Order: sequence, then C-alpha cells, then structure tokens
Amino acid sequence: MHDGLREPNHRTQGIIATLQAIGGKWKPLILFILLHDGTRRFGELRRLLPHITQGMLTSQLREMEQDGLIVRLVYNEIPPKIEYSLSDHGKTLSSVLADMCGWGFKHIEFMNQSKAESKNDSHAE
Amino acid sequence: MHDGLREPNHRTQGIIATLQAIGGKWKPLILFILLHDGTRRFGELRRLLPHITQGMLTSQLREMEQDGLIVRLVYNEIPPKIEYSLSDHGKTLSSVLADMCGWGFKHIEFMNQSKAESKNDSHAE
DNA sequence: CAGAATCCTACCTGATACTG
DNA sequence: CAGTATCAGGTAGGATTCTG
Repeated sequence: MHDGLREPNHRTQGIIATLQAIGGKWKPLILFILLHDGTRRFGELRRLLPHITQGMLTSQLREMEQDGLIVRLVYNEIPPKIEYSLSDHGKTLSSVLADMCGWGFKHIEFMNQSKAESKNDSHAE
Repeated sequence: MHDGLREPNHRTQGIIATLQAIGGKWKPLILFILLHDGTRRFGELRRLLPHITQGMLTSQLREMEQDGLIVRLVYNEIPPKIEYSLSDHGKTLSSVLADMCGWGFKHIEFMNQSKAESKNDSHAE
C-alpha cells in the first residue's frame, strides 16, 4: 500500500513500518475486533463491520495474514468454515490499538467541546 | 475522509474516531515530525517528507488544523512565512505516536526474522 | 515561499452474479 | 459459507503548472 514513504536513515522508519502494516483503511478496526472478540469467522466479521465490502474484507485479511498479524485457519468441511484470529505478533499491537481507542474517545470529547464553544462565540455579543 | 464507518452503539467508536482524525496516508508521519521537531515551516516539512506532493501536504495540514490537532501561524511578511506546530490537543497524541513508532521497529525485526526463516526452510531438505 | 488550480490515475464502494 | 469476478461510479491521492 504505502510506497514512496522511503526516507533513508531516518527516525521515522518506525512509523512508516507501522503505516505500511496497519495503515490500511480498515485494518486497525479489524484488528481491534479480533483482539477483543478472539476468533471470528468471515461472515461474523462482515456483520461486525457493516459497511465493508466482501472484497475489501478479503483483501485486508489476506494482507494482514501476509504480514504475520493474523492467522487464517481453514477447516476442510462442507460448507466451508474459516476462522480468523490474531497471531502472537498481532497481539503485540494490543497496546497501540488500546491507545488509539482511548485517544479516539478523548478526541470525540474535544471536538464536541470546540463545537460547543464556537456555538457560544457565535451568539455572544 | 473515513465515512461509512458509522457503527452505532459500539465499542469501536474510539478507533473509528482516531481513524477519521489521523487515518490519512501521511498524517501520523507529519504529526510525528512536528512532535519531535517542534515548529516547522511548510518548506521544511516538504523536505522532511521527500515523497509528498505540495497538494497533499497542504490538504493534510488543513484537515488536521480543522480537527484542532495542529496550529497554523501566519506571519504577514513578504516572502510569506507560515509555521506549523502541534496544538495542545495534538500533543495528546504523543503516546500513540510513540507506541506506533516502537511497534514499527519491532515489526521490522519480525518481518526480517520470518524472511530469514522462510529462506532456511527453502534450502533445507 | 506557500500555496491554488488542474488534470489524471489508482484505489475504494456498491451491486450483482457465480463457484466449490 | 466463504469467497471470486465484474462493472459502474466516486473519492483519495499524485504530477504538473501557475500565482501573490
């Protein structure tokens, strides 16, 4: 996904690597759900991510599997059954994801507050 | 940027809000640089982000200004001089960014290791 | 210097149909 | 069930040129 992000010798390498791994549009969300819910099947993930398309979900899962973040377990059954879960390496993202989640709630409050303030400003005199 | 990410009543709200705020392709990187370098001018940011286009840099900065993450300080001079820095609210991202950076380095090691392992596998017999 | 404007492409979305 | 395939349409992002 990310390319052209190759600064040589820089301290930004870490962020860049993270962006390449989980910078996708849906990846943090999928990882967050797998982190909290444990193992999930494809259809369950679809239901938990109401607006994602099958194609997107498939591609995001495959990329993260490639990057060693998630494990794809195929049962040889009819009808097919496939389970997705975080790999051990994927689980090392838990603090990052938790931080992102926590900051998001702070950000929501912040935005509500600044909206309220600008409303006050506008009918102040 | 992100829309269609509106699950109602869910615990994913935090991640979703974070994704909307800093989910852009360049935002975490720009924020990381501003966090570590303090105040920077437009041209300096361009030089620190070798592959970003002016247009992208402008739009990302404007969006983050809108979201209250960064401060845009305009000097009324010729030639124009404009300084960007993190707002107080933007600075609350520091732990998230630091975590992302740290995880990125771990991920680089992980990927190198699994590459090495698969190389071993391939010429084992 | 810091950008605005334009154009262009690649990717994402949504719907639908098909397969093992 | 868990995909893959296809196509129309939109949006994010990239490249280039122009301006106060």
